[in-house]
Amino acid sequence: MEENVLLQAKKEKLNKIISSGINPFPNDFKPDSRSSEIFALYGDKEHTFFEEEGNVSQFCLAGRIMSLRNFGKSCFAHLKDGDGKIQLFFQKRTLGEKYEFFADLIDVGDIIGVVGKPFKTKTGELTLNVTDFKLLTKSLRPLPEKWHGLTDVEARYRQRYLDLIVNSDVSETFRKRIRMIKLIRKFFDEKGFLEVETPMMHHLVGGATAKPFKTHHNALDMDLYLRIAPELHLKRLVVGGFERVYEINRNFRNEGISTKHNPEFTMIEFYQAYADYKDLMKLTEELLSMLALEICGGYKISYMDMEIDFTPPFKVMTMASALKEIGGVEIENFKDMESLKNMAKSLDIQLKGFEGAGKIITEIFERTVEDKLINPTFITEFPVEVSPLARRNEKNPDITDRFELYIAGREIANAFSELNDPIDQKERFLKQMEDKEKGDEEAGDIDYDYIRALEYGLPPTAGEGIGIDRLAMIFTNSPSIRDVILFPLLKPRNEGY
RNA sequence: GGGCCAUUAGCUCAGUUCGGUAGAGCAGCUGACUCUUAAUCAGUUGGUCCAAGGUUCGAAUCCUUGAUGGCCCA
Repeated sequence: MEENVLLQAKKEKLNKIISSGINPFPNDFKPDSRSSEIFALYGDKEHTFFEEEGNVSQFCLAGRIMSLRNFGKSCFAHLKDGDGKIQLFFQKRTLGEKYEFFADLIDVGDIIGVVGKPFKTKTGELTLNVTDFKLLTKSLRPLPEKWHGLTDVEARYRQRYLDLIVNSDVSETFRKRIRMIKLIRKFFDEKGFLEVETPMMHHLVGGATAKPFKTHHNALDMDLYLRIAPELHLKRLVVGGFERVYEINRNFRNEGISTKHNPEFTMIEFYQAYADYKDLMKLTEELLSMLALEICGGYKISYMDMEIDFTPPFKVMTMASALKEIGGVEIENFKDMESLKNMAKSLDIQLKGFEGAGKIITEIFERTVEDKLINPTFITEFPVEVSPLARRNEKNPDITDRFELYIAGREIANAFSELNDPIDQKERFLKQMEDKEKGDEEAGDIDYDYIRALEYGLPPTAGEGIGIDRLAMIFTNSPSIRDVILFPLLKPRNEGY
């Protein structure tokens, strides 16, 4: 980028600072407090409190100057530090010669350390009366406009650091996301789950239906895939005796980008031995209602123009009843391929030819029901064909003991009682291979080692995956997944940044 | 993949209808000012109008292609 006047002006100041013998980038200032602590101690105190000798102590803060209001011989500023903002008051009377240095060479955007005692201004704002200060980092670029901030979404995503500096709601959103993940960890830790890490690079595609990213290991001269799900490794751990495990980490899917899809996204997957999918419904209700309470302050929350109620228990519907009652789709015989294909056609669903009844039914469900499920709703009885790793229902072998949880018209979680019959599992893998040969790019590979693990014996187990980003969107009222991912994927600009 | 929209100063935006010297606010710079908080007042600097090509005496503006982003659909 070309040097502009604004950068030049700041560099001139930088040079003046250096030539006066001051290091513009020192690292020997240690703040002893944060603005939020000063507010906690003095926020509710009256003016008179500050006038009494000995009532207030001296504090040492560091942060970025966000605004300056200069009156010649005194100056107000706002300092933004780790979790808040506080006004600073600089006076020539107090600072003497150093005041000139401040007025001449310190700008909005600079990072400084300050020492001073709090007081309240005429307007009642808690303010630090600065008795000494030190420049800690000279900023060379101007911050975005103080009133409108940075609103250009592209710039906000590309320069998230700037977005975080100037848009306090953005910072708040990510703090909520971080807290949410912490609460999820605590929830599972307290239930005796072990947090584990499994490979991100797989030599087989499995654990979900999605197109993978391909990469290559040079020394082994071997193609690898970024994982689309950790499922098969986590269940291997259950075979190994880790009866309760979870992993919170990234999955990678080589598909389109939208307000609901980022190529890399964060999931929690967890597995519990001696539990079935119904146990996981209870656990999911407990988890999500707790999160609503902790993050949003209540079970009923607003998301965009929707009201969502997380009060347990959540609604439960079978896929067939949801199709009938919500989608208004009457399917008489779920095995009648002809009428299913006609139904799909009338809904403008494009079939590629390899789909069986189960896939078509699921497509019809996604088209007619999904976006109408606003309050948390468990949909059960998914077809076997779209559930290659789920346990068959004992009464109806065409469906599985599985649910997906929908909130705000989106799939948030997917869970099932695990298929632990190695013979059935092998047959399902073989069916996947057939689909792959017929052109299903999302079909997985046969994982013979996983079948071998099942042959040693996977205890009866239930497992679930929950999309962390989508959950964060709902709990932070964010319209796009990019608003809850710090650095969403963007194409690079020609300039390289 | 398709449709619509956007891209102008560091930032937020006018200007495009109907082609005729590139505009404002904030930020910056110079000066004034010791309780302001979008501080105020006076003056002032700053432009690859996303890129390339075309039409034209003349293009930020019209046309074509491309880039990036947004929204919607698939």
